[in-house]
Amino acid sequence: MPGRHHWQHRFRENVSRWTLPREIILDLLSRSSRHMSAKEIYGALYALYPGLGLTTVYRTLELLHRLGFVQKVTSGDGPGRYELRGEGEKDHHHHLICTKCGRIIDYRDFVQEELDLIKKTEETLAKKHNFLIQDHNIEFLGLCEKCR
Amino acid sequence: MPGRHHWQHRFRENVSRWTLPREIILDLLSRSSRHMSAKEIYGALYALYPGLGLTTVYRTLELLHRLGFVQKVTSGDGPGRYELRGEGEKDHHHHLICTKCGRIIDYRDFVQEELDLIKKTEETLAKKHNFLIQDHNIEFLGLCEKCR
DNA sequence: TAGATAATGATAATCATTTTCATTAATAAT
DNA sequence: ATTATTAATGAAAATGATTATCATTATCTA
Ligand SMILES: [Mn+2]
Ligand SMILES: [Mn+2]
Ligand SMILES: [Zn+2]
Ligand SMILES: [Zn+2]
Repeated sequence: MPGRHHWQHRFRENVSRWTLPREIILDLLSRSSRHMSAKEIYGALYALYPGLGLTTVYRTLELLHRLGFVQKVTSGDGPGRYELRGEGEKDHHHHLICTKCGRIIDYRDFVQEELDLIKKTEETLAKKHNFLIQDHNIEFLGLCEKCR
Repeated sequence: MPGRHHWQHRFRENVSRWTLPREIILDLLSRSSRHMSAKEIYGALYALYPGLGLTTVYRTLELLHRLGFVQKVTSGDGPGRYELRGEGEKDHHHHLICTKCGRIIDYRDFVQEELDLIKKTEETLAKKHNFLIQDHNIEFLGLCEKCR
């Protein structure tokens, strides 16, 4: 869990200014293990920083996503959800999504096998379709413990 | 590509009535190889059947999805897109999604290896999280030929 | 053929996200 | 430090996709 200075540095590298909204949003995301929507983030920070605007939350999340700091999960319907993306491959994971209540569960099983297959597939597809692959998602849909 | 009677029969099984909107939407989907949004479907059918309502298109797609006849693709932003799901495993495929123009490309490479891994993962996860897995998605995100 | 009710379609409502634009604040230059 | 430059912010309105409402219509059952 990198601290302020780490982020501050990475922001400067990207010609982006280090601002209070950005700091508190990153701070919240690094303290939370959940997958939060823009409105949830806004709500959680509003008490601490009532001046914050929902628009800024959206803009900040989009920036963080563009810079690769944050992963966006779009589970069918409902708002987009965001989580910090860890540095190395240790954090690589995918999701189980409950189609009834929207719960999102992280899983990290068979990551190595997955990455092997993904890599092979990526290479083949990139060549075959002249497509520049930047990321991949895997998700399992179904009913969680409570909803089944 | 199953015909009217096939669908009609499967609808009856599900206590759903066989109506004109349902017939023409299924017919369109089975003639199109694309991934169409509700509005695109509405637009394509409007000439033929001007009485059709966009609401009905949404409702029909949701029903088809719920019955498992149709697959929904939610590529980050933009409207949901729908495609008929083939009967057997011959049709099993996943997607390459261009994050710039939204283009969706089907791929069917390494399906067997994928299914092996998916199956193993599914079993493990279902047990570990007491989760009822009903479906899975794999998608590669990046830039298509035109957009890279 | 008639009755029961599922399905439809117009409209309004909702929800998530984006755009606009005047104001503020962060950084660079002095 | 002070100032100038311009990115970032936040309020408000706009947009886009989807869903809810409800009176009307069509399908299917008896
Ligand atoms: Mn996660
Ligand atoms: Mn497809
Ligand atoms: Zn659930
Ligand atoms: Zn493209």
